[in-house]
Amino acid sequence: MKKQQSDIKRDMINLAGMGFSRFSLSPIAGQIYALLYMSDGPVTLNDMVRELGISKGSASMNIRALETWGAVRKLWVNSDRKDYYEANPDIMTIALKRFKEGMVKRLDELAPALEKAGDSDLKGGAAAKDAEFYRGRLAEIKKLMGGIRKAIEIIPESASDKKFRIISKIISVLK
Amino acid sequence: MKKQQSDIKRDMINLAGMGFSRFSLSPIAGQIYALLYMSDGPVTLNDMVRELGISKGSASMNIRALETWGAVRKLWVNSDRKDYYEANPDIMTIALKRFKEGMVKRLDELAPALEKAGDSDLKGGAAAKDAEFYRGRLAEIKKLMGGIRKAIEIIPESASDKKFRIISKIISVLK
DNA sequence: CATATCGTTCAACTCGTACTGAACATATTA
DNA sequence: TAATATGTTCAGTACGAGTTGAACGATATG
Repeated sequence: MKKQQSDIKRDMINLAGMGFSRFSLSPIAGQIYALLYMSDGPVTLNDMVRELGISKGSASMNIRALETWGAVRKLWVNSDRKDYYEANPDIMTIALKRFKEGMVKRLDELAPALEKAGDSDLKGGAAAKDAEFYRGRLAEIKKLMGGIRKAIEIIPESASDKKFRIISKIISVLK
Repeated sequence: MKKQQSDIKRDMINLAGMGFSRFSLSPIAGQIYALLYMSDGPVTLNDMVRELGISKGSASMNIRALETWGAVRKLWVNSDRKDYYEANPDIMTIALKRFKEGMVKRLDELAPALEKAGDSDLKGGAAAKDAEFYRGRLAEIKKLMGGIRKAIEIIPESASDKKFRIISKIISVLK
């Protein structure tokens, strides 16, 4: 009997929190985003604290993370001192951008270590047989990394990107 | 001066450990896989313990995880009681399969909660205006989930899959 | 049968990440 | 100027995931 319209909102907030944590992201960021996404108007930091039962510090840090991802926007309402936020409803673009950036960042972090492994090859202090095997494996890995990097670069950064539409079309055909 | 052939191997092991942890996977699993990948013959559990300086428990648990991923194979050497392992060198197939399975699993976990959110909509205890807004947002999310699910299904499960070659070709053209 | 070897299991511990709560700086209001 | 309101920062803490180490069962070996 207590169940009312706020059920959907609350369900979505729980879903987002769950979903975010499933993807190794802060569940609170997910809850905040869902709260804004399910609110038909600007939301303040204190609204988040009250409605989600989280600390002000957490709200502040997570909302700024969402802001840097382009998932939420800050609004100017009247000339209120409060910060008002609204959700960027284009989830697909947000997700694509974040996925792509995350992959590129991780690959870039690994690249130097891979180069270094390649360098130590030159000394060839090992038995010639082993050295050859190592070189082969190393070459395989480098080729693989190159391929992955190219594939990542193809990922469109937005759902309105021309690439996105082409790929969507291809997918619907392949299916 | 201490640096020798084993440098490449050790560098690769460190790289894999780093790489795995960057992708929220057990770094030890990465190290073990790299050890096998850089070994031109069967490797035992104790080899892993000795060469990587890890506990037997960890070696046992991680090698079985790698086995279930299809990243590693168990061998029968003579009729030795020891378990011998070798790496499946087809990293692309392993990664594709795991990525795809991981995505499907996570989506499946979220689906019931999404359905539940949809159900509570029926009550419509809220102001009609709000209810309409909620319904719209909910519909967007469901559409999004459907699209993502389809995209995931397109991912080939192996590098020798026909789909993989088609998509590779497409990528090289799009670039 | 005693001893050694091998792999598994699981409770305790470690470590990193994320959240909290209070102190703080800044800006508004009376 | 005092009192209130707002958002940030950061040290402390809680929590979860991964690792360890010891105990164990099972299987060989002497």
